[in-house]
Amino acid sequence: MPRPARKLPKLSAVRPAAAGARSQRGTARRDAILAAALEEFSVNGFAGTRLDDVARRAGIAKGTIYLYFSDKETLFQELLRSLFAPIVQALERMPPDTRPVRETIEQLVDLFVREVVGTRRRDVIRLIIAEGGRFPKLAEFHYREVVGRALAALGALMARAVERGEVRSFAYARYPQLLVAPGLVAAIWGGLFERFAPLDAAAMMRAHLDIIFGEGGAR
Amino acid sequence: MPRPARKLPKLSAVRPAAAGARSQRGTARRDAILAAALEEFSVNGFAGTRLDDVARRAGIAKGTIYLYFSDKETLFQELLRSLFAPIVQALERMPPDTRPVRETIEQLVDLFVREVVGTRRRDVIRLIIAEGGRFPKLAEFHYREVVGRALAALGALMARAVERGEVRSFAYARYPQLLVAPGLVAAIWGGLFERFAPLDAAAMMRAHLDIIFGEGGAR
Amino acid sequence: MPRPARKLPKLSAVRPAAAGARSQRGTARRDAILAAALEEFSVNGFAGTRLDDVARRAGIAKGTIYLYFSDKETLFQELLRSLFAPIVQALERMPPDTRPVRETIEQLVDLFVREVVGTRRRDVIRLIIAEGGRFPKLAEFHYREVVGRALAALGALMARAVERGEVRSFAYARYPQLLVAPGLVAAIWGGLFERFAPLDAAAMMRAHLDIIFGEGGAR
Amino acid sequence: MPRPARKLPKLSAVRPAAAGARSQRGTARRDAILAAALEEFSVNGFAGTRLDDVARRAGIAKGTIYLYFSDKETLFQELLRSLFAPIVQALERMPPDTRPVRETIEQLVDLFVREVVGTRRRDVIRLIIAEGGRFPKLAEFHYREVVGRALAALGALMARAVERGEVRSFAYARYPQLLVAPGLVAAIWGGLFERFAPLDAAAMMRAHLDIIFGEGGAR
DNA sequence: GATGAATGAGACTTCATTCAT
DNA sequence: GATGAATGAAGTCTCATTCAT
Repeated sequence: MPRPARKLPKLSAVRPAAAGARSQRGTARRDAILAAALEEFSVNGFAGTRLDDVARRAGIAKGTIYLYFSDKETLFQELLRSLFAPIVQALERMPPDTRPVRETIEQLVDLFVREVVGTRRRDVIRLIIAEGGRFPKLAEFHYREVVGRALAALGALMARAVERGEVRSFAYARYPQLLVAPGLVAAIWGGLFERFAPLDAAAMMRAHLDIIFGEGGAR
Repeated sequence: MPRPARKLPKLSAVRPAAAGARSQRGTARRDAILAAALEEFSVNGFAGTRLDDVARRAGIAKGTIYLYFSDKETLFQELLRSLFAPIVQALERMPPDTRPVRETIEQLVDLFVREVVGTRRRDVIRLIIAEGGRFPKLAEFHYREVVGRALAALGALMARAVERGEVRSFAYARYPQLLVAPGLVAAIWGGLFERFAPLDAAAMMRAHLDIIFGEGGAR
Repeated sequence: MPRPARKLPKLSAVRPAAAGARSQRGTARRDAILAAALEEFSVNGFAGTRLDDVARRAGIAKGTIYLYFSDKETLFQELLRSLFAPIVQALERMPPDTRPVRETIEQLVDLFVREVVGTRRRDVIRLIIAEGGRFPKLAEFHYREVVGRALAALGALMARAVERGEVRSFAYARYPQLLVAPGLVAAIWGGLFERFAPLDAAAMMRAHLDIIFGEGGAR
Repeated sequence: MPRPARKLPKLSAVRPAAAGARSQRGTARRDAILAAALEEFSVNGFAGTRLDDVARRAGIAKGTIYLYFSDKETLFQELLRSLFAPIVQALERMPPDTRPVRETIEQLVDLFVREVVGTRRRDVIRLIIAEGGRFPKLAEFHYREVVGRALAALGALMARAVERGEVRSFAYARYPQLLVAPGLVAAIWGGLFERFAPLDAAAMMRAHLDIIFGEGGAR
């Protein structure tokens, strides 16, 4: 029977509290631009996106973008930074806990499905994959700040799961990529094939967990 | 004990051997252009690639590209088609066999690691993911010709594995995505993070297989 | 003895005076581009004209043209439209009158010589002739809006002239082309042969009228 | 009652007897290229014509054109020269005769309608008009060799018609353009407006002659 | 701060011309 | 002589960026 899960913050709530000096209106503008940029970049990629379209979608004039971002590339980088900041913070805040590992993993999976796979945020993953070759800095930053840390944390978690007898195979501790791979597939699937072959990401992830921890889990 | 594995064709060998009409030299040129295009597109994406660079890399003049491909988009599509054709053919030729499922899967994994993850071909996967949003036709074609078929075949294979008692969980039969997810991660990892965090794809895939079929497999 | 002729508008004056929305400066730019385009197109034809040259002549940058016209062909069509609009309007406004037909015709001839043969506008006639084959739409539009109407009106006018006894031959009523043919020659001559064989268009047209109506006309 | 007209040569028969050295086959090739060039240039103009299309229409390879003409412009000039040569020769051969002027003029008109207005040759007139601005040399050559001479000859002819009492007005002698203007209109009309407004060129020219010489002419 | 007209570098594409076969 | 693959200059059009208002 599911115990009441500890609340995990909604990612969208974790917003870097307006850096002080910037005006209320200025921040709103900046956010509108970033939101529009996400829509455009995630559909058209970096090179394929026109700042004209970003501006139109944000409801402002083209020149205004340059009041907030020095150029297209900066806008792109800032967009990714703004989207990952909450994730990085959430990872850092994750307290060492003594609950069953499955419970923790299930919460993370749940968070991922709700806040990434089910939203426009999943497109960022495609963006990273798409533009990583063109912006090696971007790939490196992303690895050091997000992927590397997350995998390390998950590896440690799975090692504990083995210790605790929750999981038999040590493979997940050694290759935490095996743990997150289905999540990646779910995120990519959403943007690419959803139209002609819907995929129930939540169900697939549950099946994945059942394989890892054995049937009949925490829920 | 590993039986001698039946030979699987090297993908790169499955090339439509100058389909008759085209001259020897013409085919070579065409292939040189496609090779250069793969390099450029996979790093810079569709919009970010300059045909000038493709031409330079292929060692020809800009205009020559247009003798073989009517425009940039056609070149892009033909590139993907040429890279997938062998895979589709290999899938279609896969004979129904009665060997242990693990053996078949291991051969497929081996093929994938050698011929996709270990070569520039892996970048095509990134290309599909990156450009699928902009070329819905591309995504659909790719799904119908490759992904859909492959997943269906794998699903059937895993269902048989359950029947035969080789695998306990039915999850892989229902969500064959779980089976290929690590392969996808390996392919993406190669292009993005290999430089600062090498990943032994073959070892990871072996670990994956061990999880599926239990320790101590065919090798 | 010549009666005081009713005033006919100068064609160049019949300009749709900034149709409301467009800014003062914007209209000026647009007109400058059209003027430059006339110069270039009439010398080099459609295919032979470089937008670069149009821009240079208009004193603007290449890209600016595209703020006012979506492409080269549109610029070309708009140019012709802008030059014919006043003529079509003048034709439509021509009031039914009861004056001697010769007087009316003389005014029209005068208008034509002054406002077409004597200006850059004559080149448009050469343009239509030159490019009509490549732009069938253009030829058709021109026929329906200008040539067809004008010839019909002139035919009716000459029929009245026969009724009134001003003209003996009915040929001009049946083939109004015979009436305008010298005007066409004058317009073409201007652009082609003027340099080495000047032609006094006005005098030739007077001689033409004398043939039609007999010597000693209204002037 | 019409007297038996003296035979006038068909223009197409007046071909500069193969300049000696050139092979039979070579001349045929050259002529095929010129014929194809006429079709293409007259529809698309000089700049708008692709030598590729000329070659295809002539049934030869692109490079072959360069065996017969040093470049595109030379081909164009040679084309016009080849088309006008017979006309110039016909004009030069025109013997001073003592027949009624009307008879001579009627034969010329007939020749013009049959051999120019009714054939692809009429497009050459449009070509001259179209490209005269871009090739001032062309316009000058055309004036000196064809137009100037023809008009001079016609002027003299009409002067004699006045002397002989065949024509009252001296206008045609002074402005022979008035004589040929309807012919020009007929030629242009054919290429431009024929589709939506057919014009009986022969009938119009007869009406024109009736105006000049009075009703009831030689035929 | 905000605008959007203007710029011009740079991309895709065409096509006259060359030249090895 | 004939071919047609190859070239690369040049043209059309786009779009990131600037700047006067």
